[in-house]
Amino acid sequence: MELYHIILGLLTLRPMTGYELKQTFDTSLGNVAGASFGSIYPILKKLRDRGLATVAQAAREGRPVRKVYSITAEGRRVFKDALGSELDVPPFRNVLMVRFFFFDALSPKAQEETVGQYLRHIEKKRASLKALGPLVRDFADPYQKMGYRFGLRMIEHYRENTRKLAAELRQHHRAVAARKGGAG
Amino acid sequence: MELYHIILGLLTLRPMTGYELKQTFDTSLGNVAGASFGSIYPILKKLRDRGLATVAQAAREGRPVRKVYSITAEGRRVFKDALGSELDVPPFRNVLMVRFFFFDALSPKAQEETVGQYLRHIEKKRASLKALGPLVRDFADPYQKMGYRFGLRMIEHYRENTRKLAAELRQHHRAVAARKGGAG
DNA sequence: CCTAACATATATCAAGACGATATGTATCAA
DNA sequence: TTGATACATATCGTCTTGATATATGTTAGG
Repeated sequence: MELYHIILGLLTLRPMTGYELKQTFDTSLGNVAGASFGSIYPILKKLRDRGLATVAQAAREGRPVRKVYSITAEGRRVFKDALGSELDVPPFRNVLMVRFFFFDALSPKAQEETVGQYLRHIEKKRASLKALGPLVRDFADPYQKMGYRFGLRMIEHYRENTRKLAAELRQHHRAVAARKGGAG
Repeated sequence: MELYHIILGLLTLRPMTGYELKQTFDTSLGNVAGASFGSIYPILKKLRDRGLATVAQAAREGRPVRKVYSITAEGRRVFKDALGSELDVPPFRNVLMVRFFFFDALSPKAQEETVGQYLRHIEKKRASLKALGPLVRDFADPYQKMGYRFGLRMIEHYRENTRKLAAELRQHHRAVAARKGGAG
């Protein structure tokens, strides 16, 4: 499932302009998938060329033409195929772990600051996800709710594990300092 | 910290060819960061042009020239700066959650198959990470060990949470089937 | 009343990354 | 001997991001 499939998926919900698609990516789908204008507009062009979407243009004096894209029957078929297709799971990567790989070359203080930064990011993410709760409760279907709870559980574990990591790091620094103090 | 910084970081460990860098990304760093030849070779060229690395070329009859890259003093400086720089944490995204967003359009059977696929990926990832254990024990520095344990804890939680998700999904399907059975 | 910020709306460009492909030798196992 | 794997460099097409350009409508604050 590629980005253009996700865009097709959104168009199954209702006809949309490129701008509205971007908004959808930034809000309801924001915690799950993303796309920039630089991706969206070329994809919409491609979808139209391939007959997976049609466009209704509304000319408005002075302003850019508003182009509302609708999915075609062929587009729906392509989307359904993609939805049932094999998952390609991207490699599990993490910016904090990259830093830890090289942490030996960084001062303890800077190390702890880095982990602190990461933790703050997680907390922010957690807060924004939690804030979505009422919206999910009121408008999401059962599957979206399950997905949401899954995301929430994961972020809680990220938080917990990052805290544990920070504690381990501080503990290590204390131990090193003590050894140094005792020896020197 | 961008990809070229990570490559600089690897060159602080020892001089390497593009091929060896790729191997490093595929093995020790594999669970943390990745790079393709299409990225590595152009980056090495850029590093050389900017004076962050030097190259020693060994001509060998018949075979391509072997180019061993070494980091310069300036390169080390650039890397250290990057290592202490602010983290930019990429958005938390997940292919399975994308599917769940649209799951209403997919058959229960296919839904469960998708989650099963994801779980198998996680299990595989978990196994490969665990297999790295002895290597980490023998060769990793304390920070790399902490990072490793962090990754391991995360993958365990992914596994646990995905199982929980699968159970919820099955439960939902049973409930829907029962309602249908009772009404029809 | 003005003005600054924000929302609406389309589109392109440079830079970076991936995956595939090209090219070719050496080595090792079936 | 033949096929697979390791070694080794390099480019190409495609995709994505983030920045930028271009303009108008709306709304809140001074």
